[in-house]
Amino acid sequence: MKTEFDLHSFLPFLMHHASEKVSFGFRDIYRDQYRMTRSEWRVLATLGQYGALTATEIVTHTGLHKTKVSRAVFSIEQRRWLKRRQDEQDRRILRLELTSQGQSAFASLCKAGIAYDQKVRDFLGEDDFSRLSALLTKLNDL
Amino acid sequence: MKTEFDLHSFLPFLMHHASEKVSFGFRDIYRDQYRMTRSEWRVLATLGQYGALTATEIVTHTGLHKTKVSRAVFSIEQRRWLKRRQDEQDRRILRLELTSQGQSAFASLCKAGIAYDQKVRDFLGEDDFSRLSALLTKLNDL
DNA sequence: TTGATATAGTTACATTCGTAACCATTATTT
DNA sequence: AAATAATGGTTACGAATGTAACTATATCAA
Repeated sequence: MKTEFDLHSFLPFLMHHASEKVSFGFRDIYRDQYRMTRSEWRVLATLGQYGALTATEIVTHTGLHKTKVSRAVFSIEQRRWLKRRQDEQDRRILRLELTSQGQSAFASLCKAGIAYDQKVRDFLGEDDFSRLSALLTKLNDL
Repeated sequence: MKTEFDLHSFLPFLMHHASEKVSFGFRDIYRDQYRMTRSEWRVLATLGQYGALTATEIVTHTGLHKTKVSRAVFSIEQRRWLKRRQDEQDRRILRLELTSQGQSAFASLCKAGIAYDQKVRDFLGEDDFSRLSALLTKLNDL
């Protein structure tokens, strides 16, 4: 069958592949060292970076589905890495905050993250790396 | 907590977001029009593009997990879009081939794919689009 | 030739996921 | 104030996933 379509140069396919390649390199770290899922890592990172947040705020920061956030929060709480505190004004809301154990786990993964970032940066070269970042950011407005 | 780490500029995060953005735009098409999953779409596209293949060949072309291919093949077969034919020399092997219905579905999705590609191309501009493709391709060797 | 190893593909099982329904609480309308 | 709607968050359920075990066939080695 003759066609001008080629899966391997189709952007959704290319993007997904590259994304997995890049993501899995780092996933191996949080998965093997801490038995964490991607959702858990993102929730941890967001709380680590912004301090106390509500689940809804984490959703907007990470783009994760709210059930994923709910489940990730639960499991991170299980390991005593975060505590929930009910908001006084609005009792629907739970303020989430890392414990000191959570903060050290975050700090350790941050270091690993920065190292991994540097590895990719070295591979691509500084110019291509920032070009790529810029292009990916631009795609957010697609 | 002060840190030089920022999730939103972390490449695995950026990549994953952009990838979903780009992928979902097209997924809506094969999902809504044909109730297909991504695995099914990829298998269809690969068979459409290369003609008869074995499941293992589809795995190498698509990077899909072999159980995904197995299941996708099964469900595509259910809709009579492909037929299996046992290889005479090696009876472990099943040659997979699209039926004419499968080929028209593929043709239709190709058209949609090309249109979608054009849409992204227009959004990014031709230069950025090819720059991006090149960078993503480069990442395969990470 | 027979026993061990490898390969093609499927299936069982446990886990993860997204949709939708759900509870509890707060805000809005009448 | 009572009824209704909206919001924060969790849960039930079905579908999709990955790992590992499995069947069947083929290859290799002794």
